[in-house]
Amino acid sequence: MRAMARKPLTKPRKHASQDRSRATVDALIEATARILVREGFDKASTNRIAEAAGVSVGSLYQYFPSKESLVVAVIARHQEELMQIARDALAEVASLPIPKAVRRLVAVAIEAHRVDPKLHRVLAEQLPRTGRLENIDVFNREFYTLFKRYLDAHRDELRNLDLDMAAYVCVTSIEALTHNAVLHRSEMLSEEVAGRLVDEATHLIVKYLQ
Amino acid sequence: MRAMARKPLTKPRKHASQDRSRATVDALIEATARILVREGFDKASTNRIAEAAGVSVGSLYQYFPSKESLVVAVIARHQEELMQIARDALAEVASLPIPKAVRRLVAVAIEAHRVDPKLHRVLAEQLPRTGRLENIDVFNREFYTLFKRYLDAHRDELRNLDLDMAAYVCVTSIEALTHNAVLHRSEMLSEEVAGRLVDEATHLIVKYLQ
Amino acid sequence: MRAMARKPLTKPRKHASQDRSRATVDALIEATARILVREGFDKASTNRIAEAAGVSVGSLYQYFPSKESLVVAVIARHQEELMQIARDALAEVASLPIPKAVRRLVAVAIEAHRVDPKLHRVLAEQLPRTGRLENIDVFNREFYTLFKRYLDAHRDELRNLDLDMAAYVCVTSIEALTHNAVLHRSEMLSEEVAGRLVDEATHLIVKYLQ
Amino acid sequence: MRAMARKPLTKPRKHASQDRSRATVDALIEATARILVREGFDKASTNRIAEAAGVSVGSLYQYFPSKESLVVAVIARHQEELMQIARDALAEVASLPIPKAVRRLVAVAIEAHRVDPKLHRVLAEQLPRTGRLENIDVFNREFYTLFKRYLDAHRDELRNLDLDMAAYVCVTSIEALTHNAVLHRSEMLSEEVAGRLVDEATHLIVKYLQ
DNA sequence: GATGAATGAGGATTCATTCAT
DNA sequence: TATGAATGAATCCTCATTCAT
Repeated sequence: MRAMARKPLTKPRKHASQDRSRATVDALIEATARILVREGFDKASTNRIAEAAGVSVGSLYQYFPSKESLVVAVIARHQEELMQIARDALAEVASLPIPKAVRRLVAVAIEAHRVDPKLHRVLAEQLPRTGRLENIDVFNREFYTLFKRYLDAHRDELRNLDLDMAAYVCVTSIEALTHNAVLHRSEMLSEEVAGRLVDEATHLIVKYLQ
Repeated sequence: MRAMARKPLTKPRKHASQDRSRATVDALIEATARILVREGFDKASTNRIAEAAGVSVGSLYQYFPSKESLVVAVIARHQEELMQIARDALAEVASLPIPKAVRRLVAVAIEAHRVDPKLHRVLAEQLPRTGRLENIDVFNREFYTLFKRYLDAHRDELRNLDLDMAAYVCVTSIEALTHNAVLHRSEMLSEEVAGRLVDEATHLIVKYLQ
Repeated sequence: MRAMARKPLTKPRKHASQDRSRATVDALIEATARILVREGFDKASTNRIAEAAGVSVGSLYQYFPSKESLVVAVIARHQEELMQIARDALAEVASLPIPKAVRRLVAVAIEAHRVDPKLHRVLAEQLPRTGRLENIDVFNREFYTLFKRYLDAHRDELRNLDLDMAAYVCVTSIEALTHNAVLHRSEMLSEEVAGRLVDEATHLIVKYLQ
Repeated sequence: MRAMARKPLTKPRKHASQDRSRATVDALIEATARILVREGFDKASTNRIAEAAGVSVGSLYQYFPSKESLVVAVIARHQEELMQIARDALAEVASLPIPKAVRRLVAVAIEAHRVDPKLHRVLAEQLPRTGRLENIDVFNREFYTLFKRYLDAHRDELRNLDLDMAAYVCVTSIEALTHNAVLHRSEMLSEEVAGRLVDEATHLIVKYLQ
């Protein structure tokens, strides 16, 4: 009982401290993302990031052992957002037939790229430098796994094919078509062209699978 | 006659000088590529590059106004190689029917990525940082234009579609499938899997176009 | 009371930090002046200055954004010293009649040039290069303004003349005569010759004004 | 006879060669002056100067052993021009009474500063850096000697004074008043103000001497 | 824990000068 | 003698990281 009585006393404190830590960490990740987007990788010095986050460089190094680890955290946060979208989308289309499902997935992929396209671009560009290429793969591979699961569940709608290969082809193509459209072909983002892009990408994948 | 006899006397000199310049420039580009591949962008300091090229930093700056310009030269050289492969391939398949042509193009794309995959990878990663994203587009767009021309010439084999969009979809997909396979999925490069990748990619594109 | 008792706890820290900063800044300015004097402008590299100041280059750039700004700080410090002498002198002679006042000002001008003649010389030589020519003018112009004010107050002792022009003529002449004597004619600094120089300069100015 | 017969044959050649040398030297000095004026000391690299002179760096070093020697040559040429003006002026006023003579000398000093004020300014600023401060003194001292000679010749018009000291006072003051007016007080160069400056400077010197 | 002053290796670039052709 | 490619020491400055307070 005593112990339990104490908890309310200490927990808040720890919470406060934990919350503060959490807040600092968040502020740092947020500041990093902001600077990366607004000023580019080369301007993103640790001192600048700390300043933008409203903490000292010392504190930055309290929470992140290196600059790289900070960038990795930004990447992780961004990818987690994307993965959540992907998971939701896959869950949503789980029982839809392939044409409908693919169309929805393509649309979602474009939407996802639009969440924070500038950050996405910077990360796509700077990510290699962190030696975390694998990271991006972690992302791709999870999506790829989920998509393969979907295909497996809809095997009867498919022609006879190797699911691994098929998932690779589909995921890679969809990613490339939407990524390039958003990042390098902004003209493709007009309502109308984007619609046609969805049509065509869907067509590409559906014809391929069936 | 005399005057002509003299020429050999002077010409070699100029040649010698020009050759020396040319050799220095080549050595620098070559050294840059080598270091980029072997040690990564961050280790590629101008002094290191000059040393690796067997010339002085001063000479480096005689021929290249900045470090970036050197990297750009490496990119340009690499892309010119790729473009040559692409041009040749398109010329070669010009009169082939779509299935054969696409299969050949996919195979060539893989080959092209294999010319110097490590360099390709580093450049793909660093290119954004040089502010020469347009460059890669220059490349992609030339290929895209050539491919559209091919499609136009084979319009009767196609379903009714917008050539611009079709070229975008095909070029982007082929590039992504081969690029990722070569750079991120080395397991796909076994003779057998590579063959299946060609099959699948070809299937993807052909079904899409027809 | 408690809160007040705490202050001593925090204040020293801040003070310590502020003092350290201040000490670093002073050491840098001092080191710059010293090197400028002993080794000349061209030897005054930022690394050398930092070393001489007993701090790292990094610290130098923490407090001065560029080499030039350091030199400017040295100039400013020196000029402030001179201006203080000038202000004091003018205040001191404010109520003296022109002959006594001018004699005193000339003597003070020589004294001022003797405060740190080597530094004065290097700065006079290098100042133009810093793009701070205006600075020296700021100095001259403040003195010129103060002197004009003196003349104005003693208008009744003067012949009829344009105060602006008169101040220009007097200030420029006194400055040149003392500056050149101290910097280029060290032989003029023997007790006796210096005395005659004061006589003559005073004569020049007094006859001119009356 | 033979030998003499040959001379006409060789001499022209030598002449040609000497003329060419002379022309190259002149072109280099001229180019240096031009770059110094237009782009400043820091932009005046030897390569740049050689290029501007239309010769190779190698040739530059054929005629000038160092960059400094080139700058010194520019200074020498400029000072010789000024000295010529000074000599002419002194000769011209030799028999004039002091007031007329001084007035003329002041006017000539202003004119002299206007010959190439920008060059004069750059040289005045950069000269110290060449370690040729003595040079400027060579100039001043020649003028000072000539002026002293004038004073000596007009001793009967003077009050009793030390000619060395008097020459120092006069030459220094005139130089400073005209130099500053031309270089730092361009507003003083309006026809009218310049006239008053001449009046005042003359007044200053004449009252001092008599 | 937080702070921010201090560190110093390292990097891009310049330029006076040399020397092979 | 002219050329201009080559040299490389030297310079200014940045930034990830540490540590005394």
